[in-house]
Amino acid sequence: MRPTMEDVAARAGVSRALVSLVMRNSPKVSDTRRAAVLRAAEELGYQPHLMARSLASRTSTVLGVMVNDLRNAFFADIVEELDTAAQAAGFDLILNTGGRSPTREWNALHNLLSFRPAGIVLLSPVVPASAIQVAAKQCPVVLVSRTARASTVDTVNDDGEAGSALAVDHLVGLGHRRIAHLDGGGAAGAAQRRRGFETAMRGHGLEPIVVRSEHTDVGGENAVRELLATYSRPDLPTGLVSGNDFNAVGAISALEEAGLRVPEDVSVVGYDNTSLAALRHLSLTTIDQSRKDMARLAFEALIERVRGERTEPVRHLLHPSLVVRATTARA
Amino acid sequence: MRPTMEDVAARAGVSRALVSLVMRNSPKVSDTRRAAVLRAAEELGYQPHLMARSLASRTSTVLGVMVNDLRNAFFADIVEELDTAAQAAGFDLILNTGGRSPTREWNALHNLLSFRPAGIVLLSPVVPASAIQVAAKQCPVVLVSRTARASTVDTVNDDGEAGSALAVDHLVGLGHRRIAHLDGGGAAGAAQRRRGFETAMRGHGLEPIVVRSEHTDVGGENAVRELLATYSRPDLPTGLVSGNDFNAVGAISALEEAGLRVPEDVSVVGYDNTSLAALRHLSLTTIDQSRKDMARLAFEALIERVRGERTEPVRHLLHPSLVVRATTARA
DNA sequence: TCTATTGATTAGAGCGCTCTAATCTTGTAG
DNA sequence: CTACAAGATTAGAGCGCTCTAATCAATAGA
Repeated sequence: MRPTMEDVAARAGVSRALVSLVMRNSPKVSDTRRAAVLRAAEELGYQPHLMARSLASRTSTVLGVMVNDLRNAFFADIVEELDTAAQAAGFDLILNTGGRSPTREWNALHNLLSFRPAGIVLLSPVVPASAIQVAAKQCPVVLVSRTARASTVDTVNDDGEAGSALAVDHLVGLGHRRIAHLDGGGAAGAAQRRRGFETAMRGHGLEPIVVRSEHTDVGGENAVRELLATYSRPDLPTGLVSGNDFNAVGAISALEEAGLRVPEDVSVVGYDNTSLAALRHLSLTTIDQSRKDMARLAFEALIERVRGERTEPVRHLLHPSLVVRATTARA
Repeated sequence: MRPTMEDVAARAGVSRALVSLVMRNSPKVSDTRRAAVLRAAEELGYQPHLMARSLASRTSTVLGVMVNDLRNAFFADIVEELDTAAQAAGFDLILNTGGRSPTREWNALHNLLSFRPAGIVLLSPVVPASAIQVAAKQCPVVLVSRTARASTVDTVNDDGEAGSALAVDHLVGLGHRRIAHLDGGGAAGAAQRRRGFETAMRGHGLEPIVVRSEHTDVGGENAVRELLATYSRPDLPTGLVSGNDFNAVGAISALEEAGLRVPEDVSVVGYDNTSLAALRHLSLTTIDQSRKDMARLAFEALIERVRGERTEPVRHLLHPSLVVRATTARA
């Protein structure tokens, strides 16, 4: 059996309560006793039982994180960042994945809640708003990459409209006039990116071209094929704003397959600045929504609620930035 | 305050113990009472407190997972798989990252242990063997992508030697004779991959060429530059076996930059079959070490120990497979 | 010398649950 | 009817810790 506080107390010749104080490094313990307790603990290999502590103190150092899809590097980055912040603040992360399915996600969320965490971060959840409400009744909840009206939850989102505008401005600045958007369909945030694209184009007095696509490389390929079939060469858009990086990579493939060079013939802009985009082989110009900032803001918002420092909701809308690499050039 | 078992018991007009039985769906409860309890629980929105349960039952449904680097899609895949398996078996995952630093990882491990998990999975840990020993003393431990001598821990590894041999055989079968290996340096498993390469080459009566590199795309680029500087064109290796996919992508970049076409002039094989390799744009021929199987075996091994069904160590060595795509062709 | 006063220590209840052993119901056989 | 087994229910202790309130020791002030 693992040693308990009782064992340490006995060995150090003090009471259990004193050991408890030492373990929480309370200042009201004499140096002599503290040393004795620490030595006894060391000798026994004692380690406090987090769950017992949590139960007794009626506080939790556990933060639940629900990840829509861990395989998506975007979320992996956020989780890493969240973990660093949590570690530093003395919290522990419990992770769960919803596997993109509302049912599975709801289960996962339920599971998370049964730990009575101090708070929960939901990364791009797909459960209905009502489920989020239920969770919010139990502990502070922060939503990342998903909006909410409820005043009990905070949100951290990327300004997708601004991001698309950034891409359009960049291309227009390079002299492009015929620019198409490869839309993300029903994916999270896709609607805003499309809207931003359209608005920005009209702002430049240009006609927005939108091709329905998906946030995958195959989606990008298909969308480009569709473009190639629709437009004759001279009318073909010279600039492409993809819904995300994967889509952009697929688009580039299809373009090259058709004998068009990137960026000489067609410029392509991605979205998300995944590690993929940074790969020298691709060197994709893309829009960066600072995951680091998103994670940090989400964590801060959560901790504020956990500490009870704030009750009004907070709505972070991060301004994305343009990362120029090698897939865009003058028209 | 969240409702407790006591509240449910009161509302249903039964004892706390009966509620406990219902919650653990014990068969020894009459249908009438069960229904009454469930209804009361429903009405109160009661949810069992996992930590209290764990404390009282002296059992844990928590499995700790220590991830070397979440950003690495390889681990993300394994975690997803592990999560699915755990969910199905009624366990919950607690996650922690070591951020590739032994110190941070040791902290993370410590943290994991303070939850008194039922078991722990370490994904490619970098802490010293002694640290793993310490952990193994507290609960069952399974190592993935790391070997161990200790009889208290199980291991699941990819047979790196066999994987490299697969790559070599493939290239030799395509008529290549001058083949170089871009070595992963000190990365996990790199030594075995190198060894496998050398053995396989000698087995074919060929002289192994090994270039020291890294498991990154920049590493691959540099290694190819080194090759280009060392060999005159006609003597240049026509086949490359990279330490991993990232490295292969970098190598391809450098080759194309130097005016060499892949696979017409040089064939390249990666390792790991990451989602990157599957990208149509790259279509990298690579070695697949089934993450699904690795995760499954790791989980099974862990659960067996948790259930006390086995005490002798188990050493899984998975046989990788070759995935032929578009970066390899006849010499 | 005696009482405050401060600081260090501890007893003991209790967090929400499980588990064993005891108690209470039934149904059935004698 | 009584006795008893089998099934259903519950009392109560305890998991490892925290926390409040009480106790104890030591110093200072009068």
